[in-house]
Amino acid sequence: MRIGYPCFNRSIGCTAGRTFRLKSYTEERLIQTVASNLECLKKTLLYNATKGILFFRISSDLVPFASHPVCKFDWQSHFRDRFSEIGALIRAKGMRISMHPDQFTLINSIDEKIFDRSCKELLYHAEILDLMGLDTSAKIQIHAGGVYNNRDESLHRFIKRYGELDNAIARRLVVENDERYPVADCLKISREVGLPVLFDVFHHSVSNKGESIPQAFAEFTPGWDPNRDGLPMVDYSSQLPGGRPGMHARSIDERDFLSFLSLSMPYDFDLMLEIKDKEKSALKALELASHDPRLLGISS
DNA sequence: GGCAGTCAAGTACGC
DNA sequence: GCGTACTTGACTGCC
Repeated sequence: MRIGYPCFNRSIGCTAGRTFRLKSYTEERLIQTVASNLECLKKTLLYNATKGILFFRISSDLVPFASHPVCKFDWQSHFRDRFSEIGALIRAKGMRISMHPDQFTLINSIDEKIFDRSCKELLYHAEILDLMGLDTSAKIQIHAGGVYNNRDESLHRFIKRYGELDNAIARRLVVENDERYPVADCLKISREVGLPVLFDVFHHSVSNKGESIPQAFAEFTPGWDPNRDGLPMVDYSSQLPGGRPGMHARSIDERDFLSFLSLSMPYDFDLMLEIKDKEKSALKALELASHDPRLLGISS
């Protein structure tokens, strides 16, 4: 088990996902921003390595507007060496990487144009991981998409569209359960086309078909091929106390976390903490899990 | 320098 | 059909 946090480190004074407004797009600005983002990404990964945080989600804003028509710049070639250097660092430290395009990326959209734009966005994500020389255990997670007044049809459109994806994307894609498509629906997709399900514990607590945590683990973990996909990935958060249902906690809820560790036994997986205070909770989680045999398995 | 409105992209829902 | 909430941090214009 590796433990990690998404996108931003709050304590090192830089952000690996700085962006700017479309209106202020210039090639110079893009180059400058990407250079600074890559520098910060390296700094973040080095911080993580020294703290034993071995799982990290890279921000989709690493290269702003990469899939937008405004971007004609060959950032891939320009930053090839920097990407390769960061990839070498990730491999040397035994780290795991994920990426998560945001809500606008929908492969099951009824609108072909949205599907096309989503493909470009997904390709951009895959290119980053490819440029870093990471194997197919580095994943890109998306949701199943919209319902469009017909769940079955929309679920099948996902399946059909998955078959049309470039292999550079398909080999890295995983589907994550959410409020619209709970884990049972994602498993239907998974069994049909063979892409793994990334289990989101918090979404599952909000939307499910009655499966317990152990049942859910028993069902989604076999979809991850150890040689092709690596360990299963799991997103974890807990409810913000007093907040609207579905809002993420600001810091880790120790009791809930320990209970989750116990409920998820004996399955091994990599755990992403989607909690507002980021690395702070990741460090706390490492401490709380310090006697967990799964964590010792990696760090020893 | 600080605050508040706005931001590339979509869906769902209420009116 | 249109406006708004969803969710989020950061950019940007305005004072």
